[in-house]
Amino acid sequence: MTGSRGSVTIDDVARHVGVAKGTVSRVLNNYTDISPATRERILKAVKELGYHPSSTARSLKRGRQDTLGIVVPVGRGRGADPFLAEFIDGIARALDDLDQDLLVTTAHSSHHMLETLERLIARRKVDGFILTRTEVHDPRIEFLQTRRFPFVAHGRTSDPSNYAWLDVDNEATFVEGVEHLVGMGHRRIGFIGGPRDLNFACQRREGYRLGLMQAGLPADTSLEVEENLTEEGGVEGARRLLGLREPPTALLCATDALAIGAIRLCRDLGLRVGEDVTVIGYDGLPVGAYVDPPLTTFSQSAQAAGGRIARMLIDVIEGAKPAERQELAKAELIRRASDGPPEKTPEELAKMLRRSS
Amino acid sequence: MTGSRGSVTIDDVARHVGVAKGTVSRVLNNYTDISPATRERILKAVKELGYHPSSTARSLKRGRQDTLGIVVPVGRGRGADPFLAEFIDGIARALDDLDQDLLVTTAHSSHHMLETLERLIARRKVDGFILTRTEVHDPRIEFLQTRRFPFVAHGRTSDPSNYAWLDVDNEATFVEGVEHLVGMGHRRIGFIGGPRDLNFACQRREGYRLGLMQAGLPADTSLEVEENLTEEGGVEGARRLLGLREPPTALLCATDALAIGAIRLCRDLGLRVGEDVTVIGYDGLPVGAYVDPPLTTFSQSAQAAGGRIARMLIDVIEGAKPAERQELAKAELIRRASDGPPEKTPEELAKMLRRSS
DNA sequence: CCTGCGACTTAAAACGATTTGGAAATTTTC
DNA sequence: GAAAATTTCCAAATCGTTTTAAGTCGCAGG
Repeated sequence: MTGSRGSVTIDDVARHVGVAKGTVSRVLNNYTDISPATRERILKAVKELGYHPSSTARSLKRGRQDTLGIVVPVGRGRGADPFLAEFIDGIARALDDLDQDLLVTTAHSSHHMLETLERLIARRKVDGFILTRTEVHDPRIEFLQTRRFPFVAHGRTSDPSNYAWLDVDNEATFVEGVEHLVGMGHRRIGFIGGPRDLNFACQRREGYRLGLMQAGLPADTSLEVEENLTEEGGVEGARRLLGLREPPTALLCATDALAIGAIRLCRDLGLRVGEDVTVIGYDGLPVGAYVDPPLTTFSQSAQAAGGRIARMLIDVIEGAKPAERQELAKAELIRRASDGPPEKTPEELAKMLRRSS
Repeated sequence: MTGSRGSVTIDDVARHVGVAKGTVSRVLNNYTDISPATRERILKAVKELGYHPSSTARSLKRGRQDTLGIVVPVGRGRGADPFLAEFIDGIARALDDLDQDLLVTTAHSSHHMLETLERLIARRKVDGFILTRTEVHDPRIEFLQTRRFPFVAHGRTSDPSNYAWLDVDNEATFVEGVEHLVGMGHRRIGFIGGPRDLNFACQRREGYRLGLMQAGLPADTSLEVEENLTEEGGVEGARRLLGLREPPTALLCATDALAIGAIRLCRDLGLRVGEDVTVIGYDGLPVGAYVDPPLTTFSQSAQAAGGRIARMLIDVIEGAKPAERQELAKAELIRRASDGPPEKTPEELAKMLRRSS
């Protein structure tokens, strides 16, 4: 009744029904050339015997593993990345519907990373890879491209034309950021951005400008500052913007680090963040939840991204052109407590600041 | 030179050298009955052609996948558990040395969990499972035991006699926690625990009680509260304990999440954590280092646990008796800044709290 | 000169599925 | 009512390994 290893095989089913095993296979794979009668008989036997095809045997014959791979970079002793944890969760959930599985491995160096990719390809354990933390020049992408092995990257490199990727739409997100602020009543909105040679920094600034335009607000380049993407940069940027004769009531920051610095400066100046002045960041860093007040920020739902990217990869594995699988996802606003309607006009704010200094 | 699917097969190697493929296989599997001469020739060809055995074909024949499975429970929309992330990291690192891989799946309900285990077993995708978040009565354990499928649990059930597990010595650790607090001078120590159906929560409570007893302090059940293992739970638990007529000067928490919530509440109430009141957690979450003040906690190095449990599972898969693979690991105190000698008596603390509210 | 014994190798049989090329049986077509 | 077309199923080949049973070959022993 069962195979030599204890589990039910397709031969057991075939013998039980009295047909060739090929016929059983055809029924299970929904071929149309089987009569309804035998089809029923076979299906019944399958259920009775509790037969499940061995994915190993199936893979061997079909050349597909129904398994995706992800190699997560792990830093020196540093704790695991919570973004990745959610990302993997998203992938796993999506794969559950698609009857695929996820192989997770870690790599502690760039060299080890390539080695691991190589091993998994050579051993034929996975059909494709999901790449995380894409770098501007990413050796993994080059490697997989020359191997012609399917993959989808999360994030773009400097030349994103020729492979599949999923990234956040910086511009659209910052347009939305401005909309959100305008919707709460802000009319004078400052922007603390980053160095121009960073691609995403430019995109975020463009989004800010476009948002202002769409809201019918005047463009005022004195409301834009560029700083290093650190807390100190945030402090400096906020200092400059709040020092204006007519200071902004809201500070839209290109990253959470900047926003956290900005919050620190505001508090040092005696302003109540979220009331006197609004600060919004971008990244969804966990630490943002612990600053005072907790930071309102944009975050790219790691879970949704994981699910989406899994589907994209399966498309690519099944033959879709990688260059045609490139998607921009919108980040969503996580409202915590650092934003609110403006309680003061810019003039009142300026007066208040003058008094405190 | 290559097989029909583009990759080098054992046949290619055999033909290239001019031997039977069985011989190649024997060389690669370190059989001793091959002459050094041919052995060398084959090894050379393997390297030249870049041959790697197909794990699929190998699995089919040998009946082993060289793949371990872990099904992580994911709560309703809740973010991913950072402990698990590190745990998985630890597993992956260990497996890298052992030439095995890890299949990660998620399950959003108890039913889905069993279904997923069943699927992975039936499809023969993994050789064994690592179980996390073991419950007092855990259906997974019963399920896998009747299936006679190898697994190792992280954490024990109420009857831990008959299967393999790795656990922290919760009780001993919390005894030590109380000792530490008493040593600093605390006499009134509160405990924020978790739901009773979680085994570890019970053990930690027992440790707390035992610690009090050994220190000669009175047992006072009004100093024990049970909350959900979330930050909100910590806030609520701390609120209840500090609201007592004679509040505790130290809060021993069953998890870091609880402790972080407790710290937040203390700060909101205007207390200086580590001076006015002491808070100690348990888990060693990395995020604990970033809260204000940095959290003193017990840590069971999730990474080490993952590595250890992976090795144990492989032992079991290879035939070790599960009941002989049971290990207790002790967690160690990581002192940061949320603990200190009591600066106030419970009475002073109560007065201070009354004034602030 | 045969026999037997190590020391090596090989050919062939698994492992458990899918797929291919037919072959019966049945139905349609003229 | 014979030829052609359809439907339905089967046997065998195949995927890339490992393992088993069976040879070779040279050499020592009788």
